[in-house]
Amino acid sequence: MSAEIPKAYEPSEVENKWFTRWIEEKAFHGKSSSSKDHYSIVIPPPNVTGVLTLGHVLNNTIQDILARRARAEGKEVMWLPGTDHAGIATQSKVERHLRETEGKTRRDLGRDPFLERAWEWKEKHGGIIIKQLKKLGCSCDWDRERFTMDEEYSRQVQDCFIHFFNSGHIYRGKRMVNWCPASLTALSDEEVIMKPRRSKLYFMRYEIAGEKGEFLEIATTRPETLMGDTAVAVNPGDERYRHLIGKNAVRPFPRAEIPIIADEHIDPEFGTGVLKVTPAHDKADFEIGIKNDLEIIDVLNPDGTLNSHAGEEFEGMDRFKARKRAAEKLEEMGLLVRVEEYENSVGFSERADVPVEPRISMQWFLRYPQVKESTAAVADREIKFRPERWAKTYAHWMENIQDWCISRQLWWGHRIPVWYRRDRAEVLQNAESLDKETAGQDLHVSLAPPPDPENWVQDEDVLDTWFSSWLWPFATMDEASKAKFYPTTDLVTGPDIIFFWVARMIMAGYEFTGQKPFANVFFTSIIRDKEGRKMSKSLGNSPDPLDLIDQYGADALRFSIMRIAPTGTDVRFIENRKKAKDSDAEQSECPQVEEGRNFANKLWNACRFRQMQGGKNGQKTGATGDKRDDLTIYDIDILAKLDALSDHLKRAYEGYKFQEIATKLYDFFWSEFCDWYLESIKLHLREDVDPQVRNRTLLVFDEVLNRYLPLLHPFMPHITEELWEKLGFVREGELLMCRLLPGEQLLDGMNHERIEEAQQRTAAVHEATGRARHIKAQYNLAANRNVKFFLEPAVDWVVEELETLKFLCGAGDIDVAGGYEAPAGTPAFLTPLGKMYMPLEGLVDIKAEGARISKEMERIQKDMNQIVSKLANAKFIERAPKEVVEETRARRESLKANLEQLEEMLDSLA
RNA sequence: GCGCGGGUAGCUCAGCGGUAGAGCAACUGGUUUACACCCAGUUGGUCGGCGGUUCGAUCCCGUCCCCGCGCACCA
Repeated sequence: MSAEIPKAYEPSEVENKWFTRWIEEKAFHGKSSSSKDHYSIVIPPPNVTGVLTLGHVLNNTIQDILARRARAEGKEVMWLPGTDHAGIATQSKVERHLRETEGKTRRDLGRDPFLERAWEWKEKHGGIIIKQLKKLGCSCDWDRERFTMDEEYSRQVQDCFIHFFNSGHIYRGKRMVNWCPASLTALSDEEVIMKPRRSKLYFMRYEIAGEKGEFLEIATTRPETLMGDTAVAVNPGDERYRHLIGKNAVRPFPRAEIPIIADEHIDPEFGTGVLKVTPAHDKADFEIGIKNDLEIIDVLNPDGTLNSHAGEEFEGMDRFKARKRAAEKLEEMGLLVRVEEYENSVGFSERADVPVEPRISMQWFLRYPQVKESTAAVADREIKFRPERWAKTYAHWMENIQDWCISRQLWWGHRIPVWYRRDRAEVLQNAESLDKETAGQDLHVSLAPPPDPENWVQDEDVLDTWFSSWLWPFATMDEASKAKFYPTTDLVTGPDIIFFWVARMIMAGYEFTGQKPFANVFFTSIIRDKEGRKMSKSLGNSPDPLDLIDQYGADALRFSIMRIAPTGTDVRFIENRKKAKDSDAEQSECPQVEEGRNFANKLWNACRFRQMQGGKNGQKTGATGDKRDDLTIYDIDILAKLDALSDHLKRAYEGYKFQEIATKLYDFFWSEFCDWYLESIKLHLREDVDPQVRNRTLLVFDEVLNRYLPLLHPFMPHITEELWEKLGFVREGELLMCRLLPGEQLLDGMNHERIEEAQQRTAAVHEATGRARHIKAQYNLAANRNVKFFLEPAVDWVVEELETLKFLCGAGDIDVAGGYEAPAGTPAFLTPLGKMYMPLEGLVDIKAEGARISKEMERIQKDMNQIVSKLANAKFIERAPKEVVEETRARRESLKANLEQLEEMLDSLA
């Protein structure tokens, strides 16, 4: 037992040490052969290119807490980690790298050499986030780490495509899709973020063909697409324009006559009530085009520049430049009427953050499977969403579900396992619609290439990354694992990917396994900055969690995040940046994380205090056994509170109330145990105390730590493991993290009245202590430990607790002999133990004491007034529950007694 | 426009029918046989506004205002 334990807890070494130990002991491994009940989670796979954010910290801490708690409850736990290949993000990174280092594009290299580079890049830079998760202490089964482009996983992704092609769910067709001009690929609807933009509404006029000087006024936000106009449309019921329907309007450039048509879709109230119809560049226009058999003129290149259909002047011009130029040109032609400021929503590419283009293109689509079953599963709570309200969001999406565009014009990803017969390829690839039915023998859809590859061409596209991650809960597991751990127990994720991922996993689960993929989905909060903005790389408002771990420790960060993260709403993370003293480097201060660090330090020091007491501790915890009769009221009180804590945590875990658990753990240890219990036993730990008393006290001390550390472990795994060992609780080769929570409570079997009495007495002593400390502070004697008090006991048991009370109050003496004649003006106060005086030799200030008592009376009188009026209300007496009325009466009596005594005290001053 | 959250102490958050809470910040005091990453004490709240239900409302209901999010529309 050495006293040289450092005063301040130093987390970094401890954390590294224990993580290594856990790995060595294979403590994170989930055995498929186990006979225990299973508990399993699959990690929401972060991007292989990703780095840890506070969102990941929150999400993964929750998963780790669940996993560690489940182990302590005796479950066979398997938490499966991994990453996804993040098609667009990764490919862009590799392309940029290629451009910057070699000045080449991926096309310069060609498909296979480029993919080699991408794999090299992945091997070198991928998986940073995995190392970071380990720093956090995540108890994933690291041997099972998966990647969505692992060979076996890829096979299943392609199998999935083939399966749905054969079942008729997958088809290829020419459709209006969301096109990202930066990434040069189609996107799904979910990958488009609508953002409000301040733009302009251009009012322009098209001349009526054959009626010189007659114009039709049209409002548009996108003049740059007018070269693709193939009609002008009005509402058939719109009197203003009815006479024009059937005539032609003149598109100014390239000059052409286009029909004026009628369509219900046009809102006469909006703009001028006239719509220019550009079927190639707007979804609604496209539909009008189909209905009216309009020509489709695509004026844009894939990269967002204009093409030759736009005319020589515009060819090659960027779409935004072209917008300005088109407006200028209209103006020059005298066709621009006016321009208004206008706010509308513009779709942005989620990944590249540029406006997407609605574009007609040939893509693969999936008609979602198992929609009915999946909708019902959540509605019937077969799969439980927490907080439950997300079920509504899910239901809404499921009810309005649209076919999923699953092909991406990328190279990095799962290549679509479709080959076109070479001599028919062009026809097939340009077919309006292509599926199992229509393809016949002209398509080869299979895992293996056709036996005569020279006669076939493979589809160039890859599949959407989400088309691979929706298989994650089962495609990551081998048969034995699936048998043991599937369906998984919990899924922990952000509500922002409820459609991207959660909904799709449910559908895939039912389709491929016939079962739900998970029983519970816990949606975390979203972490924002001080101003309430989402954390983002471009804003630079996200502190690096690794810095925070260095500065405060992983346990501190975990605990702090759990303390501030409410269920189901957003949370603000405070970071104050300061210039460091000696350098220009910025240091950040995170008061919320300081709380966690302080708590770790408090824990550390309480255990350090225990060690400094010496004596044997360790396995033996028997304070509540044969030594029960000797327990003090404080012992019983703290053990009862610890029992209550265990109970409370159990319930809170069932409700996934992590913030509440953290708060309870904190309050118990800091307030109840350190502030009160440890203070009240210090006098029993003195060298001169009866060794039996001292020993018994230490046993209770140990008992509390022995019970508490495992409860705290899921939140602060490293420090608890360290202290568990330091305190000698550990059996040879055993880890705290593998220990089961005891089934019995500490005070099981103890007489109930005895427990209650102890708790009441303890509370009374605490209250008296508080009042005595308050008086001392009022008279600036807080630090003085020689103050003498007189007590007129109101209860007979006071004598037994006098020593403790003295210690807690910081009193030199508490005289209960009686017969004390307080000089006028002696500060006096009421406690549950009786009236107390604090004589002030020669320092009596009658006025001050009078004021103090008056203030106290005022406060009590206010309460009293409320209670009196309540009790005067006949309806209250009649209708309120009996206990409440009783309680109120009792309260009135006690307040009344207090007031009377205070009155007396005030009188005696006069 | 529809839907979902949230508005409680200066800040971050608890509480959600029966005497308004914590941490941080502020203020006063402190070389207490663990801890200054600490201890003791104090200040600070018409619980967003207005109605209603109730013996009683921060809590339930209605309505309005503000903030955030999702979906739809946007020529």
